[in-house]
Amino acid sequence: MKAEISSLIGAALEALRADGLLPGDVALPVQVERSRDPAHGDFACNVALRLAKAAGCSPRELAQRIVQRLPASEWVERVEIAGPGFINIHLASAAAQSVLHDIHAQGEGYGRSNLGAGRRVQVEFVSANPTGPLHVGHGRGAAYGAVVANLLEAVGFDVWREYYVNDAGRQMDILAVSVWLRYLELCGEPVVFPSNGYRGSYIVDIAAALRRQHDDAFRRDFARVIEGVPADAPEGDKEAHIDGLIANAKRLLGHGGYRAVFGAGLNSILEDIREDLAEFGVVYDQWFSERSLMEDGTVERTIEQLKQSGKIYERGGALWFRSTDYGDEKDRVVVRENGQTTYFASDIAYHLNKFERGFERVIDVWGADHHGYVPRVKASLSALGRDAGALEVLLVQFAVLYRGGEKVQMSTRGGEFVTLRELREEVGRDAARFFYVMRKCEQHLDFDLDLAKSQSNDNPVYYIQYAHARICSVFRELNEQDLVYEPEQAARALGRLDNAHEQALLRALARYPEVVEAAALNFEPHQLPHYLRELANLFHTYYNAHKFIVEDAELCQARLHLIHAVRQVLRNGLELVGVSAPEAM
RNA sequence: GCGCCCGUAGCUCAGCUGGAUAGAGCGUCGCCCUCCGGAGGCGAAGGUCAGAGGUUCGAAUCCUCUCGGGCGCGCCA
Repeated sequence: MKAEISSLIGAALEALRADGLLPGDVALPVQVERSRDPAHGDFACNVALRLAKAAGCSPRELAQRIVQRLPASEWVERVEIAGPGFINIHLASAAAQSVLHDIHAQGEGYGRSNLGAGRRVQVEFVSANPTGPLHVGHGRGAAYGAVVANLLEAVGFDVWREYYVNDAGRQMDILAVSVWLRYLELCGEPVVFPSNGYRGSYIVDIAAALRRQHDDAFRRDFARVIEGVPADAPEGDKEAHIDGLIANAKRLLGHGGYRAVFGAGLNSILEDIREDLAEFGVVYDQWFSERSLMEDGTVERTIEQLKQSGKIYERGGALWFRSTDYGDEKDRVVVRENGQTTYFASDIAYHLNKFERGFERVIDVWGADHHGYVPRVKASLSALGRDAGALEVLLVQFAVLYRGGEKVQMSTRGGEFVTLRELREEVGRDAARFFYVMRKCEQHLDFDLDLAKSQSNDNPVYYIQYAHARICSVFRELNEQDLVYEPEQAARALGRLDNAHEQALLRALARYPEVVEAAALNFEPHQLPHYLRELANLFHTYYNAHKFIVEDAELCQARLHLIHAVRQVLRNGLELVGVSAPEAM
C-alpha cells in the first residue's frame, strides 16, 4: 500500500516536470510515511516541503499542484494539504480491509518478502571461546544474532548461520593444562593449581570423564610437571608459569597424549555450548574451526597475499600489517617474532575465506568490547582487494542482571558468572529470548530477572502471549457453542468492521510487513517486540470493548476474521523472535 | 591522553534515518466485568530531549564544543 501511494506521487511529480514546473535535473525524493495522528489520514508525504525551493514556490502551493496531478486510485478516498505543506492521504475503507485478505491468503508467509532476492548473507554470532560454558553476555549475542538472521531470511536473503570456533592458540592450551592438572589431582597427585588456570567446576567434570575413559594413562609425577617451571604469582610471573606448564605437558604427554587431553576439553565444552544454544532455539549451519584455517594453509596463503599487496613489513623480527594506511590507530602484528601467527592473522584469513565462499554480505555480531578490532579487520579486507563495506560488524553492549532491584555481581575470574543455562532455567526460554532483543544492540541492557519471571501484566512476554491465547480461547468457546467460523462468509462482511478499535487494528496489521522490513534492513530486532506489544494492546482493548461472538451472524464472522488475522500476525512475529505462541496459558 | 557507544517522564526504554502538539511500559493516583480467560481495559499527574553554539522552511534526530556514564587502546584470544 505504501509503495502504491509512493508511485502515485511519483507520477504526479513526473507530470509536473513535464509541465516545466519542476527543474529536470533535481532528484525526486518521494518519502511516504504512515501518519502518527489518524486525523492526518493514513499516509503523509513531505515531498512538497523538500522540493519547494527547487520549484520556486511555497510548499503549500507546490503541494496543491502535486495533488491536482495525482492519478485517481480506487484505494484513495481523499487527499488533503495540511500544516506547512504535508500531503495527507486518506485511504478508502476497502483499502484498510484488504489487509485481511492478504493475511488469510498468506498465513505464516504474511510479513515475508523477497527484498533480499536470494542474495547470500552470512551471519556469524556468539563465537565465544570454547573455554567454558556460555554466560549471560553471550546469551544476548545469541538472541540478537539469531533474530537478525531470522529477519534477513524473512525478507528474502539466503542466510547462513555460523559459529567461529577459536580452537587454536594459547587460551586453548591453558584449557588443556587445566583439565590435565584436575585429572592429576583425581589420580592423587599433589597438584598446585596455577592462578591463571581455568578454575570452573566444569573442568573437574571433564577431567573425571577423561579419567573414567583412560584411567591413569596420562598420569605423570607432579614433580616432573612442575620441573623447571618459573614461579607462579604473586612471587613470580603467572604468564611465564603457565607457559612453562604447557611446555612440560606437551613434552611429558607426547603429541598423541596431549591431543587427547586437549580434545577432551575442547569437545566436551563445544558439545555443551552446542546443546545450550540448541535449547535456546539457536541452530547453526556451520561451526567453523580456526585450527582448520591453520592446518589447510589458509592463514599462510592469506599472509602471502597480503605481502603482495605491499602492506606487510618487518620490524623487530615480527611481520606487521600496515593497517594505519586504512585509518587504523596503529599497525598490527600478523606473525610474531617466534614465528607463530597471531589471532588477528587467523581472523584475516577467516574473513577472506568468507568472501571466497561467495557471500555477498557478511555480518559479524561481536561484543562491544571488541569494537577496536573493526578498523583492522576492514583494513585487511581492503588490502586484499575486497569491499570492506560488504562486512557489517554489529556491536552488542553488555547485559547486566538485576534481582530484587540489585545488580547481580559477576566476575569471570574464578568462574563466578551466571551462565546462559542458569538464566534459561530461571526465567525460561521465551522470556530470555524476548528480553534480550527488547533493546537495540548499542544500548546497555538491564535484564530484570524478577520481571522476566513474573506471570503478570508487567511482563511484556506474557502480555503478548496472553493475547494469542485469548484469541485461541475465543475460537474454543465458539466450538463450545456449536458455532463455526466461515472465512469466506466473513470476507464478504468486512464492511461491518467500522468502529475505532477495528480501524486501529486494521492499520496495525497492515504495518507489520513494514516493521519486519525495517527491522531486518537496519538490524534492529527490538522493533518486533515493540510492535507486538502494541498489537497485543490494541487487541486487549478491543476485547474489552466488544464481544466477538454476537447474535448478528455477519458481524460475528467479520470480527472473527479480524481476530483470526491478529492471531496470525502475533504468531508470525513471535516466531521471528523465537518465542512460543501458546494456545492456552 | 586518544578512539567508539550512550545520555529522552521518578525507573526501564521507543521515537519510523530531518517533519505536524516528543510517545509506551512500570511505579503513583482514580475508575471499569451478571459478558468469549481480570495474566485484561480506561483515565489523570509526570518533560529545559544532559548543557551551549551551529546547519535550514523545520533538530530529540545532522556538525562542533563542554559535562556526565560505559567500553577499548598487547608480538593475548
